[in-house]
Amino acid sequence: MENGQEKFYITTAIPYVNAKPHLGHALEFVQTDAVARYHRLQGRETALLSGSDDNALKNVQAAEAAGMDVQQFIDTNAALFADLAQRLNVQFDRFQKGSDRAHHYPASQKLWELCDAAGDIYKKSYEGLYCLGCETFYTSDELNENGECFEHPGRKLELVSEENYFFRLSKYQDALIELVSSDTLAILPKSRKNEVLSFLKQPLRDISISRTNARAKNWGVPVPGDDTQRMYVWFDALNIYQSGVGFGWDEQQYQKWWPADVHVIGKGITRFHAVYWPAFLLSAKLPLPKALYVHGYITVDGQKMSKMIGNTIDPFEMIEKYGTDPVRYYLLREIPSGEDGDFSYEKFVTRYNGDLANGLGNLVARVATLGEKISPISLKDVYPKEQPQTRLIDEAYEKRVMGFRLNEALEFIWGIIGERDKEINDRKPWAVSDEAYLRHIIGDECHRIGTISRLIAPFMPDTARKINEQINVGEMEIVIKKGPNLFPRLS
RNA sequence: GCCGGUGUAGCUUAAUGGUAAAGCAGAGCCCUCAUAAAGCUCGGAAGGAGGUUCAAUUCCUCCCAUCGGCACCA
Repeated sequence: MENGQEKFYITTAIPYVNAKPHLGHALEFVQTDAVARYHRLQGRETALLSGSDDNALKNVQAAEAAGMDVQQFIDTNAALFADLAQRLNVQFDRFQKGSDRAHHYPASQKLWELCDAAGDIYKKSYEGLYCLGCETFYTSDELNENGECFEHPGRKLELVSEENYFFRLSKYQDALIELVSSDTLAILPKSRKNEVLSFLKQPLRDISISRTNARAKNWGVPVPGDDTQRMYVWFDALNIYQSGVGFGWDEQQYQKWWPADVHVIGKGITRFHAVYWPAFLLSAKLPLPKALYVHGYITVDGQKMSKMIGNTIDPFEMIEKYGTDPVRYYLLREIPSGEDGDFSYEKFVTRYNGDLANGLGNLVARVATLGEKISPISLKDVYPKEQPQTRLIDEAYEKRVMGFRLNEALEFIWGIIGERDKEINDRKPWAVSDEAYLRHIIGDECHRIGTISRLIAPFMPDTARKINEQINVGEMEIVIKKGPNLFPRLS
């Protein structure tokens, strides 16, 4: 990845849009966007794809419960996800819907046909315990002690069998072990990779990849050549990563973007991405994604977010109240990338006041005030011109971003902010009478703030822009004009 | 039940087979360019029991606690 000619294709997971987006979606969007922006700023042509998993049975059930037409229901919810992204300043270059009949349907049917041509799809009878309330099959360990599902206690499950198409997952076991253990398909963090490998140690069973029309309620992508069955949602949902960049409908575009460089996903869907998805692609003889970044879940005050407890956090409200960049910052800094993290208003305010107001905001304010009086500063007055640390800083930063340790990247940047505050105290520019020396000191500090601004740009793009408006490090000179506080303290 | 991880200061985390580091919170000092901001100083920590070793927070065993994974919800 040393030249600027390469492309970078990254995706969020494809949420099923049976409800409004929550804070966890915001986390995933922001993490993905930060990585995408990093690569874009490195000069790579970058595409960030998201989408909506429209074909899940839960969508159909939720639409029925809401008394709405399914398409209308999912379109309404999908719009909320797109809106959340926009408010988070997350730039989706593509938003591929699973219900897109013009692009996604043919793409998924093509994938099916390729797997079929490889001899990996066959018909078999599936038998399982079916809950009429959930309209879902359950395995016995998913049930309570009475053998009933948790959603509908007191209701007996029925033993139902139906004919489905199956995919020969078992055939790809060895290939998958090799791909994952060699990092050909890299999985970060390492704990997730180990989990996948431990799953792959056990014999893989073939998986059902279709549903009868009745069970699918005539919703979803039709199975090619069999109008009695629809694709099981995972078979087509994963394929959104391909259908969004032309697979099955624009070969040139597809060739340009596929394979994906990174899929960013939540820990709950690791297996689908680390096992099923590469197996489908191997079967279809298509290139595989290069990496999976797996993030965790957000708790609220240490508890699982749940509607029952009533502790859900509405990301829209957070953004409305505190602004986009503070929310981005909290999610990226406080939640360890790749692990679970906690949200509380108390922690939010602590982070905001400590890091943003007293840290970054205050540093910019003090330098802007000191520098405004002597602006502009010619870069010739700032010596030494070369800053040997810059390279070390960039390397340390890159290592963290590339390793999907975004929280550590920010921690690292804040270490630099702390150093600058200390250095300014030591240099005492407010007491310096030698004009040339003062220009040097302030110019130097501005230059370093320019570096900080550059480093935070993927994480807080708007803040980076605002800093550059106050302290603009140009080719020839630095222009300083104090502006409003970046982050007014919260009481 | 099986497999794996984790347990370090009040809180969140770090490094390390040889004096345990940082941020936040607390106490004190100090500066005044800045958002009653910054800086400095201080106090305070290895779940329990064994073992290997000259030396264990680090490696091993067991116990306790806790978290995660274990295929048709997505």
